[in-house]
Amino acid sequence: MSELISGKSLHGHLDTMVLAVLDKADGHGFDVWRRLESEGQGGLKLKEGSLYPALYRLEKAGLVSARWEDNETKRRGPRRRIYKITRKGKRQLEKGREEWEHFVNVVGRVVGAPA
Amino acid sequence: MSELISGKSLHGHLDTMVLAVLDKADGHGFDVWRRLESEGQGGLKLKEGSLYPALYRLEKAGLVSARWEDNETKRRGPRRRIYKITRKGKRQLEKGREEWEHFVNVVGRVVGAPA
DNA sequence: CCCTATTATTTAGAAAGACTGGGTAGTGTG
DNA sequence: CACACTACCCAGTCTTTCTAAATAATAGGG
Repeated sequence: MSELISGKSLHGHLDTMVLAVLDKADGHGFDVWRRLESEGQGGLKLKEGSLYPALYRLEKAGLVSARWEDNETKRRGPRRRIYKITRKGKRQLEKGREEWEHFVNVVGRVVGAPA
Repeated sequence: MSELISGKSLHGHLDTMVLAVLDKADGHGFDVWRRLESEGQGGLKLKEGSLYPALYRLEKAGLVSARWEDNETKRRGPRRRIYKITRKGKRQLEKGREEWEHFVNVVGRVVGAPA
């Protein structure tokens, strides 16, 4: 009966999650969104309105690069923007993973076990 | 070399941490602050300007109750406001702990291990 | 050939939570 | 009496996410 993860509790960890997803393979925004949802095994509830700004943020910070895909293949929809993690992004991802571990340890220690 | 936990990454988990601390023993704001810092074993960096609003939030939500301490004992400083977790707060703490577990599982799965 | 469903991107505005950087107050100690 | 120490309080700001759309492009059905 756990609530879906969204909003406040996600704060600041989304960027690392996006980098982790893009580290496995390049992808466009919608793709990243679907992969986040599937890797989160349904426990993650993310809005496009949160994801795209996150991608812009990462691009602006030089952690991912982006290019427009040539729409040669026959498919529906507008041109897609393909994101790729940069070397700087990979370093940040490592740092983000360390921060995540640290965060889990410290907060977990305070929150503690149920009685 | 982990960064101290503060700001964005804390978002939404502070309330549960405060409830967890108050579940062990009642305490005034400054006390809660010191106990958070000590239980976080130096890994936590929290400002009073963040803690007190959190306490008001919890009080307003009926998760903690507060009373002014009679300043009988000889000590320095102004009157202290003693916070105590309520029954509703205890239920919320349990829920918060479940949410924390869930959060760690889901985000951890996405963030994954360093290669 | 239009209409709709699907895929994908974009954005404006609001809300929430924590931060910065102070200030106020009371009392023991030198 | 000045000062350090303890404790509390607050205004304004920043960042991140959410809400709630609009827009774009095309395949496929009728």
